[in-house]
Amino acid sequence: MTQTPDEIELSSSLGYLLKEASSALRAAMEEALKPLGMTVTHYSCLELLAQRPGLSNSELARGTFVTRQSMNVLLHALERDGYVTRAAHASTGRAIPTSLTDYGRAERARASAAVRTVEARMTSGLSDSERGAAFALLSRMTRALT
Amino acid sequence: MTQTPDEIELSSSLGYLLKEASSALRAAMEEALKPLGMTVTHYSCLELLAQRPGLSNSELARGTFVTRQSMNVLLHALERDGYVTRAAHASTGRAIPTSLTDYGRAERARASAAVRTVEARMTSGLSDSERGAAFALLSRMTRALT
DNA sequence: CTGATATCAGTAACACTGACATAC
DNA sequence: CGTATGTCAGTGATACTGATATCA
Repeated sequence: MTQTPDEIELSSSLGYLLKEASSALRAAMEEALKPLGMTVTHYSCLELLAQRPGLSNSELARGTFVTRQSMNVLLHALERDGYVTRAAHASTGRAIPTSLTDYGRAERARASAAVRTVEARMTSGLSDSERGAAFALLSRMTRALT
Repeated sequence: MTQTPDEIELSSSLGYLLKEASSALRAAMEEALKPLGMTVTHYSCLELLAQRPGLSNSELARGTFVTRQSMNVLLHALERDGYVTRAAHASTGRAIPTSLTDYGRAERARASAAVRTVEARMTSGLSDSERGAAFALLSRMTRALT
């Protein structure tokens, strides 16, 4: 053993915990979304469009942490399956605004509900004030990272 | 628009925030680990082995949220590349205990350092007590999910 | 027999990099 | 010209499901 207990203790303080939380959450979300035939990126895109209608392909890519090429593939699939509509032509530049269809909005609502069950499970042991604190801290931490 | 502002507000309360945090963190970690030629799952496995030496393939799979088949592939790659060693035969049952090599321990330390820079960036705007609160809350939330 | 494990094999979904055209 | 965007094409790494064998 060249590794001292202190070094291990230090490294496992937050770095691994963050990773574990991230993986656990992603796995739980994937499981919750699977019955709806949706992936996390899929859901992520719909949620982003619900909050900010009219986003372009590149903007959606940045918002979901994938390349614009990957988002392009997803977006065409979403359009083909009736989740979203895209303007025929860009009004200015090359950016084509995208919007949810009624079907897309309904599916987003179903997916949100599924994700909320994960959230409920995750925060089941927390008081209301703790929930609020978690929300605020998580929000600040995410903002600091992007 | 069939979507009322209230519904959007509600849905974006924590469900999407959690997903965003998860994605942002994962992306940041991947970027930090890339120069080391490591993926998040890769690192995850090394970290888990550092904390709990002797875990079997199936136990590692559960701890990193992948199937044991996927972990099997990764584990053989890690063994081939000198990160870990596995006992030639199982002492009991079929479970083969896995341990980090000196090289594996050194690489894990480098990876941990890289992840700590992400953590530092993420918590740069937080006070010490807030950091502690974030750690405690995150820990409880993760535990509730697994 | 049942359950857990390891592992081989095949597949499939996914996101990536590269390249090119277009628009400001 | 430089930058941002959309899109096509190819590739690669990843994890998955299915199946088989071993062992308590």
